[in-house]
Amino acid sequence: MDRSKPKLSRIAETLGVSVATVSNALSGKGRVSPELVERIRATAAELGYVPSVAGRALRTGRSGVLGLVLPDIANPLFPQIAQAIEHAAASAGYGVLIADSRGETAMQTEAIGRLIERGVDGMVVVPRRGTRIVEASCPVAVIDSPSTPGNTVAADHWEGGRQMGGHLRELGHRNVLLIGHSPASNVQNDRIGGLKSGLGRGAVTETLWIEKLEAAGGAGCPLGLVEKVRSGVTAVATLSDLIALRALTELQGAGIAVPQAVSVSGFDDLIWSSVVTPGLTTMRMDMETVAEIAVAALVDTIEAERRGGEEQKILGPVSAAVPKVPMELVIRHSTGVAGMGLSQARNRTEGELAS
Amino acid sequence: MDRSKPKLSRIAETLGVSVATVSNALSGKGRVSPELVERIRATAAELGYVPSVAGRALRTGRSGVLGLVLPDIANPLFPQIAQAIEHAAASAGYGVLIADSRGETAMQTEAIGRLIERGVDGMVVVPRRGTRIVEASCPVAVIDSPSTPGNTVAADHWEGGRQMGGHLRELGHRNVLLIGHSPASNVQNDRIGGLKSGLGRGAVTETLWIEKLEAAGGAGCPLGLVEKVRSGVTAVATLSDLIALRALTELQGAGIAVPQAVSVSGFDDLIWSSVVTPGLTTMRMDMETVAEIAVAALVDTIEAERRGGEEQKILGPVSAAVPKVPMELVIRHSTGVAGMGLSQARNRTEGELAS
DNA sequence: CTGAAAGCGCTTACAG
DNA sequence: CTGAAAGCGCTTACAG
Repeated sequence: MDRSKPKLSRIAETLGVSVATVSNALSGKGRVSPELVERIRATAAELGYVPSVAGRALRTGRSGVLGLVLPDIANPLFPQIAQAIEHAAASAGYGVLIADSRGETAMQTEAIGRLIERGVDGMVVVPRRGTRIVEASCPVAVIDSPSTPGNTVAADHWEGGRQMGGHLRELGHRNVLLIGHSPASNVQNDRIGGLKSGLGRGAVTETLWIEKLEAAGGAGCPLGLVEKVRSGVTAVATLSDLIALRALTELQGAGIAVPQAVSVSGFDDLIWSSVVTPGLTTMRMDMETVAEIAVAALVDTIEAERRGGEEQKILGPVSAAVPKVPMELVIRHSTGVAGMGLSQARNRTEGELAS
Repeated sequence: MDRSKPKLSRIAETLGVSVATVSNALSGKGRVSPELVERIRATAAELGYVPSVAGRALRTGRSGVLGLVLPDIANPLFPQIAQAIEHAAASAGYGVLIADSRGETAMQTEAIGRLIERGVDGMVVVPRRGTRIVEASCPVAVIDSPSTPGNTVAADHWEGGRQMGGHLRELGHRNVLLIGHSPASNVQNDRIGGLKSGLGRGAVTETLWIEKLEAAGGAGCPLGLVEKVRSGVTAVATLSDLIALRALTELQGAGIAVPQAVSVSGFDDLIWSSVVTPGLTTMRMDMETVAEIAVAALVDTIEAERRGGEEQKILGPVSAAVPKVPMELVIRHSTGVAGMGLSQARNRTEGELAS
């Protein structure tokens, strides 16, 4: 009994038909009689036939694999991105090859090169400031702030900021401290812009950039939040849950009650946001949708290339008309301004937190 | 001018030699004269030759790709694992295809199937309780607690627990609360066993399982740590940084000073452990080494299969003699028992925290 | 040291 | 509706 991996020709021999017919039957392409299709399907299943991707790839020129290029897998947002892309790609029948540049811009080019060598049909790139993607000889979808020109798909970070700002304004916050990591980030600038807009004219804001604080105070230095709160800040709106966590524990560690004395909010709904006390109010981006759009655009371009030959080669896969994917406000604690005698001040904490 | 992707035959034509010679020269296999090798190398580079993985895969039967099977990408430990595996695989000349089963055990089989269809040469599996990996028709390396029998590579979780327990004992802690997620986890049981051993006979311990607490109190329910501390617990040793974070904020939120009144420790050195106040003392596993061992074992088996033919087919890649990879204690705050009048009680907090 | 030839497993016009 | 044949790009014995 032949125990080797069954191939197309074995099915053909078993049934006494040609490999062409088997191929056509299995792919549903050629006109094969329904009965034959059925018999071929049955024996293929019986033999445990698994098509050879190598054979198919060599013949068709497509690998059926998409590359996912990440500036740094250690980035806490990565799991969401990877999961969403993997899911969208698998649904579209593609595999996902990962390439990590471990935080170094220079390695990104190299990582992209590795993917090209592996014959990916297209790739999703999560860029870092300074990334150049000219070198890609395949369709590319970029996930980033829409401020970036080109073939980009992104959540609407500005609108997310505006919603968060509006939420804080409604709760009565008029003196808000904004904390971001780096002013060089388009995403963070969008969020800041939205936050200020949402808070409105009546609010006083100050912006802290961790990058700058740490340049002076060293990595992990205190953010000096206690004094800010003492001097009147009632809400700390951070641009990422990681910063929110840092702020939360710095405040709590100094004996300042959150959310009773000051409110802390973040962005991204990272895993720990729901397990800390109090749960962090945050802004979740719809990564599923972002991933679906990116993968669909890639697949469309790949298909078009296949049909259209060399014609529309390295055009970006995402048209300029791509809608910005909305974000969703996740309220885990929401506290009105304390001690200001405002009648509309509210103070409630969500009881049920997801684990 | 021909702009299409150059292949082996184009180099051969350009130089007026045979494709066999070009192939041999580029791979360094056959005996080709040094000068010819040099010329071939040069024109290959000049033409921007990139070998076709499909052609090679079809011919050799190897895809040059390893699969990484994860129970849930959302798991906070995933970035470390993925980064380490990607790095080890890339160094060995392999690509990494990811497969996520999104937390559902049933999907793991399906995910493994997708990888097989894609022709991976081997795979690294991070199992979930209940995972069966019999279905794999390629070499498999499993990353898990060494308690699991089979072809496993893992950090020495028990020893890590013992070190952490010893650390706490030296600081004078004699009444320690242990918190894990689920008693069904081998890894967690190893860590618990090590912790108890490290704390020694003189210590009183109680173990809390979050899974059980939440079955009664609902997801995200308070852990009741305040009472534990009031009744004499001086250290909370958790089995993961995620739990440590939950404990830390629950205590701080209730006005209990950490680490002055109670010490909190974790496991895994997840990203936020260094940014919270106080920084979490934790146990880091050497994922780089775990990944290197797993990938090396896989590659060895793949190579052996190639040479030895069908002989030692689906043997596990990891011999029984694999050393357990050590863990490393990361001390970010370490506080002796407060208010117990012990002369050896220490109280210091690390100043420098990595961001 | 170099080359001619076969073949990995598939798909795709094309002919019947 | 079905089949014979070519060819995707590479590597590997084998012959010279």
